[in-house]
Amino acid sequence: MLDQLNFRMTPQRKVILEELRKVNTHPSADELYVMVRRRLPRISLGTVYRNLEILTANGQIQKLELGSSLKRFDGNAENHYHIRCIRCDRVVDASVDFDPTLDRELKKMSDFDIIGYRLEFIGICPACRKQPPSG
Amino acid sequence: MLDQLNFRMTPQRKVILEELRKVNTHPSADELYVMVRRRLPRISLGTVYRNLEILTANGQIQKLELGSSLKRFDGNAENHYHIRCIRCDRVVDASVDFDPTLDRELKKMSDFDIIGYRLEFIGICPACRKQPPSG
DNA sequence: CTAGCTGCAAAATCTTTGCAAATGC
DNA sequence: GCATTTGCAAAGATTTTGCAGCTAG
Repeated sequence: MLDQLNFRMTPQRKVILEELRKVNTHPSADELYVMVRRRLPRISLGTVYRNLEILTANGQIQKLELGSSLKRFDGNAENHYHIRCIRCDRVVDASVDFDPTLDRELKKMSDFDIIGYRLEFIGICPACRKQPPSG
Repeated sequence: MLDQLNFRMTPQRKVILEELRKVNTHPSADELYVMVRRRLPRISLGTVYRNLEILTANGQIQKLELGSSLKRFDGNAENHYHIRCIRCDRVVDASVDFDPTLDRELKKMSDFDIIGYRLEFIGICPACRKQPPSG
Protein backbone atom coordinates (compact mmCIF):
# COMPACT_ATOMS: atom_id res chain seq x y z
CA MET A 1 0.00 0.00 0.00
CA LEU A 2 2.81 2.34 0.84
CA ASP A 3 5.25 0.63 -1.45
CA GLN A 4 4.42 3.46 -3.83
CA LEU A 5 6.01 2.45 -7.06
CA ASN A 6 4.01 4.56 -9.43
CA PHE A 7 3.54 7.78 -7.77
CA ARG A 8 2.25 10.94 -9.24
CA MET A 9 3.74 14.37 -8.72
CA THR A 10 0.74 16.49 -7.88
CA PRO A 11 1.04 20.19 -7.14
CA GLN A 12 0.17 19.46 -3.53
CA ARG A 13 2.91 16.89 -3.15
CA LYS A 14 5.43 19.14 -4.84
CA VAL A 15 4.68 22.10 -2.61
CA ILE A 16 4.72 19.97 0.54
CA LEU A 17 8.14 18.63 -0.38
CA GLU A 18 9.47 22.06 -1.31
CA GLU A 19 8.24 23.74 1.83
CA LEU A 20 9.58 20.97 4.03
CA ARG A 21 13.00 21.15 2.37
CA LYS A 22 13.07 24.91 2.75
CA VAL A 23 13.23 24.79 6.52
CA ASN A 24 15.29 23.07 9.16
CA THR A 25 12.71 23.34 11.89
CA HIS A 26 11.33 19.80 11.66
CA PRO A 27 7.70 20.86 11.51
CA SER A 28 4.74 18.77 12.56
CA ALA A 29 2.06 17.92 10.01
CA ASP A 30 -0.05 20.77 11.25
CA GLU A 31 2.77 23.31 11.10
CA LEU A 32 3.54 22.23 7.58
CA TYR A 33 -0.13 22.54 6.73
CA VAL A 34 0.04 26.21 7.70
CA MET A 35 3.17 26.72 5.62
CA VAL A 36 1.76 25.00 2.58
CA ARG A 37 -1.55 26.85 2.72
CA ARG A 38 0.27 30.08 1.91
CA ARG A 39 0.77 28.66 -1.56
CA LEU A 40 -2.21 26.31 -1.78
CA PRO A 41 -5.01 27.79 0.29
CA ARG A 42 -7.45 24.98 -0.54
CA ILE A 43 -5.26 22.07 0.52
CA SER A 44 -6.60 19.87 3.29
CA LEU A 45 -4.80 18.61 6.35
CA GLY A 46 -5.62 15.05 5.32
CA THR A 47 -3.72 15.57 2.10
CA VAL A 48 -0.73 16.80 4.03
CA TYR A 49 -0.77 13.72 6.24
CA ARG A 50 -1.18 11.38 3.29
CA ASN A 51 1.65 12.95 1.36
CA LEU A 52 3.99 12.96 4.31
CA GLU A 53 3.44 9.22 4.65
CA ILE A 54 4.06 8.63 0.97
CA LEU A 55 7.16 10.81 0.84
CA THR A 56 8.49 9.00 3.88
CA ALA A 57 7.83 5.61 2.30
CA ASN A 58 9.66 6.81 -0.77
CA GLY A 59 12.68 7.84 1.26
CA GLN A 60 12.41 11.45 0.17
CA ILE A 61 11.88 12.78 3.66
CA GLN A 62 11.94 11.26 7.10
CA LYS A 63 9.37 11.00 9.81
CA LEU A 64 10.74 11.74 13.24
CA GLU A 65 9.04 9.91 16.04
CA LEU A 66 10.78 11.56 18.92
CA GLY A 67 9.75 11.64 22.52
CA SER A 68 7.00 14.15 22.18
CA SER A 69 3.34 13.71 21.56
CA LEU A 70 3.40 14.57 17.88
CA LYS A 71 5.37 13.46 14.88
CA ARG A 72 7.73 15.78 13.09
CA PHE A 73 9.08 15.66 9.57
CA ASP A 74 12.53 16.29 8.20
CA GLY A 75 13.21 17.24 4.59
CA ASN A 76 16.66 15.77 4.95
CA ALA A 77 16.32 12.03 4.48
CA GLU A 78 19.97 11.33 5.34
CA ASN A 79 20.72 9.60 8.62
CA HIS A 80 21.49 12.14 11.27
CA TYR A 81 20.73 12.75 14.91
CA HIS A 82 18.51 15.32 16.53
CA ILE A 83 18.50 17.24 19.76
CA ARG A 84 15.22 18.18 21.31
CA CYS A 85 14.82 20.97 23.83
CA ILE A 86 12.99 19.64 26.83
CA ARG A 87 11.52 23.06 27.58
CA CYS A 88 10.32 24.45 24.26
CA ASP A 89 10.25 21.18 22.30
CA ARG A 90 12.28 22.67 19.46
CA VAL A 91 14.22 20.10 17.44
CA VAL A 92 17.55 20.83 15.79
CA ASP A 93 20.02 18.68 13.89
CA ALA A 94 22.87 17.33 15.95
CA SER A 95 26.30 18.00 14.59
CA VAL A 96 27.88 14.72 15.68
CA ASP A 97 28.66 12.17 13.05
CA PHE A 98 26.66 9.00 12.97
CA ASP A 99 28.56 6.88 15.43
CA PRO A 100 29.94 3.61 14.01
CA THR A 101 30.63 2.14 17.44
CA LEU A 102 26.92 1.84 17.93
CA ASP A 103 26.78 -0.72 15.20
CA ARG A 104 29.10 -2.92 17.17
CA GLU A 105 26.77 -2.75 20.12
CA LEU A 106 23.95 -3.79 17.89
CA LYS A 107 25.67 -7.05 17.02
CA LYS A 108 25.59 -8.13 20.62
CA MET A 109 21.87 -8.41 20.63
CA SER A 110 21.19 -11.89 19.51
CA ASP A 111 17.59 -12.89 19.38
CA PHE A 112 16.27 -9.95 17.38
CA ASP A 113 17.33 -9.20 13.84
CA ILE A 114 18.49 -5.66 14.40
CA ILE A 115 17.61 -3.26 11.63
CA GLY A 116 18.81 -0.06 13.19
CA TYR A 117 18.37 2.29 16.04
CA ARG A 118 16.83 5.58 16.88
CA LEU A 119 18.88 8.04 18.87
CA GLU A 120 17.67 11.37 20.11
CA PHE A 121 19.51 13.77 22.35
CA ILE A 122 17.64 15.70 25.00
CA GLY A 123 18.78 19.08 26.21
CA ILE A 124 18.02 22.70 26.82
CA CYS A 125 18.42 25.08 23.91
CA PRO A 126 20.35 28.35 24.14
CA ALA A 127 17.18 30.44 24.09
CA CYS A 128 15.57 28.52 26.94
CA ARG A 129 18.76 28.48 28.96
CA LYS A 130 18.61 32.27 29.18
CA GLN A 131 15.08 32.19 30.54
CA PRO A 132 14.31 31.82 34.22
CA PRO A 133 13.65 28.12 34.82
CA SER A 134 10.13 27.38 33.56
CA GLY A 135 7.08 28.80 35.23
CA MET B 1 2.36 19.89 40.25
CA LEU B 2 4.10 16.67 39.46
CA ASP B 3 6.83 17.23 41.96
CA GLN B 4 4.78 15.00 44.20
CA LEU B 5 6.32 15.45 47.57
CA ASN B 6 3.48 14.29 49.71
CA PHE B 7 2.01 11.45 47.91
CA ARG B 8 -0.54 9.04 49.12
CA MET B 9 -0.42 5.30 48.63
CA THR B 10 -3.91 4.50 47.50
CA PRO B 11 -4.97 0.94 46.68
CA GLN B 12 -5.20 1.97 43.03
CA ARG B 13 -1.65 3.29 42.93
CA LYS B 14 -0.35 0.24 44.76
CA VAL B 15 -1.98 -2.22 42.41
CA ILE B 16 -0.87 -0.28 39.31
CA LEU B 17 2.72 -0.35 40.53
CA GLU B 18 2.55 -4.02 41.46
CA GLU B 19 1.04 -5.10 38.18
CA LEU B 20 3.51 -3.08 36.17
CA ARG B 21 6.46 -4.55 38.08
CA LYS B 22 5.10 -8.04 37.61
CA VAL B 23 5.59 -8.02 33.85
CA ASN B 24 8.38 -7.22 31.44
CA THR B 25 6.10 -6.49 28.51
CA HIS B 26 6.20 -2.68 28.73
CA PRO B 27 2.42 -2.28 28.59
CA SER B 28 0.58 0.79 27.40
CA ALA B 29 -1.76 2.61 29.76
CA ASP B 30 -4.69 0.77 28.29
CA GLU B 31 -3.07 -2.65 28.57
CA LEU B 32 -2.24 -1.93 32.17
CA TYR B 33 -5.81 -0.81 32.74
CA VAL B 34 -7.00 -4.26 31.67
CA MET B 35 -4.48 -5.94 33.96
CA VAL B 36 -5.36 -3.78 36.94
CA ARG B 37 -9.09 -4.24 36.48
CA ARG B 38 -8.73 -7.90 37.34
CA ARG B 39 -8.00 -6.78 40.88
CA LEU B 40 -9.86 -3.45 40.95
CA PRO B 41 -12.83 -3.76 38.62
CA ARG B 42 -14.08 -0.23 39.33
CA ILE B 43 -10.86 1.62 38.52
CA SER B 44 -11.02 4.15 35.71
CA LEU B 45 -8.63 4.62 32.83
CA GLY B 46 -8.12 8.23 33.89
CA THR B 47 -6.84 7.03 37.25
CA VAL B 48 -4.39 4.73 35.52
CA TYR B 49 -3.06 7.60 33.40
CA ARG B 50 -2.80 9.93 36.37
CA ASN B 51 -0.96 7.39 38.47
CA LEU B 52 1.44 6.48 35.72
CA GLU B 53 2.41 10.14 35.44
CA ILE B 54 2.89 10.46 39.18
CA LEU B 55 4.89 7.25 39.48
CA THR B 56 7.06 8.41 36.59
CA ALA B 57 7.62 11.80 38.21
CA ASN B 58 8.60 9.98 41.38
CA GLY B 59 11.15 7.89 39.55
CA GLN B 60 9.45 4.64 40.52
CA ILE B 61 8.72 3.62 36.95
CA GLN B 62 9.63 4.99 33.56
CA LYS B 63 7.58 6.20 30.68
CA LEU B 64 8.84 4.97 27.32
CA GLU B 65 8.21 7.31 24.44
CA LEU B 66 9.41 5.08 21.68
CA GLY B 67 8.74 5.38 18.01
CA SER B 68 5.23 4.09 18.07
CA SER B 69 2.01 5.93 18.44
CA LEU B 70 1.40 5.15 22.07
CA LYS B 71 3.39 5.44 25.24
CA ARG B 72 4.51 2.39 27.14
CA PHE B 73 5.52 2.00 30.75
CA ASP B 74 8.35 0.11 32.37
CA GLY B 75 8.29 -1.03 35.99
CA ASN B 76 12.08 -0.98 35.92
CA ALA B 77 13.16 2.60 36.47
CA GLU B 78 16.86 1.85 35.90
CA ASN B 79 18.49 3.16 32.74
CA HIS B 80 18.43 0.52 30.08
CA TYR B 81 17.79 0.23 26.39
CA HIS B 82 14.91 -1.33 24.54
CA ILE B 83 14.43 -3.13 21.27
CA ARG B 84 11.16 -2.75 19.46
CA CYS B 85 9.90 -5.20 16.85
CA ILE B 86 8.98 -3.27 13.76
CA ARG B 87 6.36 -5.86 12.81
CA CYS B 88 4.46 -6.66 15.99
CA ASP B 89 5.50 -3.61 18.03
CA ARG B 90 6.57 -5.75 20.97
CA VAL B 91 9.20 -4.12 23.19
CA VAL B 92 11.84 -6.04 25.08
CA ASP B 93 14.79 -5.00 27.20
CA ALA B 94 18.11 -4.83 25.38
CA SER B 95 20.91 -6.75 26.96
CA VAL B 96 23.69 -4.30 26.10
CA ASP B 97 25.14 -2.18 28.83
CA PHE B 98 24.44 1.50 28.83
CA ASP B 99 27.23 2.76 26.59
CA PRO B 100 29.59 5.28 28.17
CA THR B 101 31.13 6.28 24.85
CA LEU B 102 27.89 7.99 24.01
CA ASP B 103 28.53 10.47 26.75
CA ARG B 104 31.67 11.54 24.95
CA GLU B 105 29.65 12.20 21.84
CA LEU B 106 27.31 14.32 23.88
CA LYS B 107 30.08 16.67 24.85
CA LYS B 108 30.66 17.62 21.24
CA MET B 109 27.33 19.32 20.98
CA SER B 110 27.96 22.81 22.10
CA ASP B 111 25.01 25.09 21.94
CA PHE B 112 22.54 22.92 23.82
CA ASP B 113 22.98 21.90 27.42
CA ILE B 114 22.71 18.18 26.91
CA ILE B 115 20.79 16.36 29.59
CA GLY B 116 20.77 12.92 28.11
CA TYR B 117 19.70 10.84 25.22
CA ARG B 118 17.10 8.35 24.22
CA LEU B 119 18.23 5.28 22.36
CA GLU B 120 15.94 2.64 20.99
CA PHE B 121 16.89 -0.32 18.85
CA ILE B 122 14.64 -1.41 16.03
CA GLY B 123 14.48 -4.98 14.83
CA ILE B 124 12.43 -8.03 14.07
CA CYS B 125 11.63 -10.36 16.94
CA PRO B 126 12.18 -14.12 16.76
CA ALA B 127 8.46 -14.83 16.52
CA CYS B 128 7.94 -12.46 13.62
CA ARG B 129 11.05 -13.65 11.82
CA LYS B 130 9.47 -17.09 11.50
CA GLN B 131 6.35 -15.68 9.90
CA PRO B 132 6.04 -15.03 6.17
CA PRO B 133 6.95 -11.36 5.65
CA SER B 134 3.89 -9.36 6.64
CA GLY B 135 0.77 -9.51 4.57
C1' DC C 1 -8.55 6.47 -19.88
C1' DT C 2 -7.88 5.24 -15.14
C1' DA C 3 -5.14 4.42 -11.02
C1' DG C 4 -3.98 7.48 -7.94
C1' DC C 5 -5.10 11.68 -5.66
C1' DT C 6 -7.87 15.46 -3.59
C1' DG C 7 -11.08 18.05 -0.29
C1' DC C 8 -14.23 17.40 3.07
C1' DA C 9 -16.01 15.64 7.07
C1' DA C 10 -16.51 12.14 10.18
C1' DA C 11 -14.25 8.76 12.89
C1' DA C 12 -10.52 6.66 15.36
C1' DT C 13 -6.97 6.66 18.77
C1' DC C 14 -4.67 8.10 22.68
C1' DT C 15 -4.50 11.24 26.58
C1' DT C 16 -6.00 14.94 29.60
C1' DT C 17 -9.23 17.31 32.49
C1' DG C 18 -13.42 19.35 35.31
C1' DC C 19 -16.07 18.08 38.90
C1' DA C 20 -18.22 16.40 43.02
C1' DA C 21 -17.74 12.66 46.15
C1' DA C 22 -14.51 9.76 48.71
C1' DT C 23 -10.31 8.87 51.50
C1' DG C 24 -5.36 8.29 53.28
C1' DC C 25 -2.60 10.13 56.60
C1' DG D 1 -9.66 17.76 58.72
C1' DC D 2 -8.26 18.55 54.42
C1' DA D 3 -5.27 18.06 50.54
C1' DT D 4 -5.08 14.45 47.48
C1' DT D 5 -7.25 11.12 44.82
C1' DT D 6 -11.01 8.78 42.58
C1' DG D 7 -14.72 7.58 38.99
C1' DC D 8 -17.12 9.39 35.47
C1' DA D 9 -17.75 11.63 31.38
C1' DA D 10 -16.66 15.03 28.34
C1' DA D 11 -13.14 17.34 25.87
C1' DG D 12 -8.58 17.69 23.60
C1' DA D 13 -4.99 16.57 20.50
C1' DT D 14 -3.30 14.13 16.75
C1' DT D 15 -3.94 11.07 12.95
C1' DT D 16 -6.64 8.16 9.81
C1' DT D 17 -10.28 7.12 6.64
C1' DG D 18 -14.70 6.79 3.49
C1' DC D 19 -16.32 8.83 -0.27
C1' DA D 20 -17.42 11.13 -4.56
C1' DG D 21 -15.33 13.94 -7.78
C1' DC D 22 -10.85 15.29 -10.00
C1' DT D 23 -6.38 14.75 -12.59
C1' DA D 24 -1.51 13.45 -14.02
C1' DG D 25 0.59 10.71 -17.07
